[in-house]
Amino acid sequence: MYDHYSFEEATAYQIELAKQLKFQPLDQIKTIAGADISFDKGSSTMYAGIVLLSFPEMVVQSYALETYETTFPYQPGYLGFKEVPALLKVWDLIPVKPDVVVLDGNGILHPRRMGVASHFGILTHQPTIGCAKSILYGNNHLPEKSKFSTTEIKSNGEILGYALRTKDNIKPVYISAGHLITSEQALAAIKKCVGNYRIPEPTRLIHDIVNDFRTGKLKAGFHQVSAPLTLF
DNA sequence: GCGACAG
DNA sequence: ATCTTGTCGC
Repeated sequence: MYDHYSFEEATAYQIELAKQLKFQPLDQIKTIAGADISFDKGSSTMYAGIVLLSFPEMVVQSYALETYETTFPYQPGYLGFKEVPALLKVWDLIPVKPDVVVLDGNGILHPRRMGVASHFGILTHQPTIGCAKSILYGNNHLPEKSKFSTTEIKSNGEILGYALRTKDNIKPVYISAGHLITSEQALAAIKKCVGNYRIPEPTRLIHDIVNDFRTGKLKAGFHQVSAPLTLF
């Protein structure tokens, strides 16, 4: 879908999409989702997935898996062009959409406020949050070493996101609003998603799931989870 | 101009 | 992102 875009066109497209961003309070979260992609190095086949969890219990309720072909290369600042098309295909498989989706990457913590989470949010008209494992943009001021310490990540004085320490003495994750949620709510919601790992549950779980999908242990389609998931 | 640079 | 063993630390 974006395979023929040049980076120049992609940049112009991001600037247009960014004009549609909205940051309004999300009144109540009952279900939250994690979205991610997996693929073999050098392959054009993307293994995409979205997992739905109850909030704040963090119990897996269902997940959807689908493959997608793309030749768009990874380029810092343009991750959405590589991953969003595949995620849209999986999104269509979900019968009842979650209240908010957490993506592996940034939201507005991006040079043009159009990280993968914002990109996906605009195209689906869904509340989204970006949760990245490393910094892409903004001043990287590290928080204190203790769990739940945070620092604001700014660019030209504007707060675009936060560095959040999810475990003592472990490097932080970077949280930012994607679309239809406030930065403060995005951070608060992610804090409630933190389990016993550095990566918050939504993205941690879907990362494992799409990996099992890629290696053939799971199949494409929408899957309801009745009994507690013991696969991990 | 140089370096940095989500997944 | 993915490929990979051991190893240091809580």
